[in-house]
Amino acid sequence: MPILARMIQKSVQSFEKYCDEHNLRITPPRLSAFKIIHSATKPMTAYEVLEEMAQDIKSPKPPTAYRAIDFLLENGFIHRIESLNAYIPCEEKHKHDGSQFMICKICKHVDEIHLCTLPATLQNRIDSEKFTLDHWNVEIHGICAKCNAKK
Amino acid sequence: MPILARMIQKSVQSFEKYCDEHNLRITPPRLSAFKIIHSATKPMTAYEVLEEMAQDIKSPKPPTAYRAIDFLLENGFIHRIESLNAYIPCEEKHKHDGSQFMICKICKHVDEIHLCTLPATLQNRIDSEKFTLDHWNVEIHGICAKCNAKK
DNA sequence: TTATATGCGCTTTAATGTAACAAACGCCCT
DNA sequence: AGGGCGTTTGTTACATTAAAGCGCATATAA
Repeated sequence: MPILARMIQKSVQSFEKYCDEHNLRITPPRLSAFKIIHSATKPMTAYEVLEEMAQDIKSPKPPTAYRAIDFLLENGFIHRIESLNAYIPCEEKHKHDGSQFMICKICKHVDEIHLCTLPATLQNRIDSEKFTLDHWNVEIHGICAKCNAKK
Repeated sequence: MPILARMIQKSVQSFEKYCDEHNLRITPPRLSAFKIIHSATKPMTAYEVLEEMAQDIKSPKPPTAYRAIDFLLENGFIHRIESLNAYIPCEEKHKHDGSQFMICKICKHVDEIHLCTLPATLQNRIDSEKFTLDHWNVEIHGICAKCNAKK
């Protein structure tokens, strides 16, 4: 079996395990969207997901893709990259209220950073403002090591 | 003169001064968009800006608003809030490569935080990855002090 | 003045995201 | 097994956000 397929199979297994343990229903659109985003090598837009869903599901419409994506987002299986209107897999096993990404403006690759807490400078600020944190997102744009090396 | 109008007048003056010094052209759509975003009390979407531009400009079309907004963005007079598809004024006098916002999910008010450097935890990470920073953005969602007090 | 670049106005089209509602499904409880 | 109830889906239609292409106008600079 190709290595990529094996990796996806493993992701799917942990997806199924998690859903089983948390009483979440895995349905055909959800499974399809999960596989598509987790096997992609780049952030996928909702309409790219929709297009690929056609392989598993008969002529899917936008709400089908968006609902599946919402489900995956809510349960922490994927992240939305706001500045790209696109989605990437989340590899972390636990849910977190903050996400941080390094986005290469050349090859478009996105790397997830995984801080568990808001950096102190920001935490101090929200404390002094008496702002109650719900969730936070950092998007760092620049050039990745690989693309830097190519120049 | 009402206090709000006076504040906007002052912003406009510094806008004009900056453009003059940097050889940037102030045109009617640009000035109109500047005033609209800088006098708003909430983040404005492109189409909200477009709508209000009609007060200054005869039946403006979308490209007019988008071009004016792009100009303001490029020159650091406004910021885009990615998670809202909307724009807010930038009050800082110098251009910066990072923006940080506290976004209240109840009243939608956005407060800008102004860190000049990327927090150390993130800087360390991009250094070790040999990632070259271009610009970065933090969006913190939660509940502001005022809305907290009301509950 | 003439060349050049920049910006504008307009139409059109693309991309992204939602509302609303009926039909099907899964699950739990008798 | 059958009935009730909330969840999920499929579908149509629409709303919102963004960009492309083109010709004209205007500012700036040689």
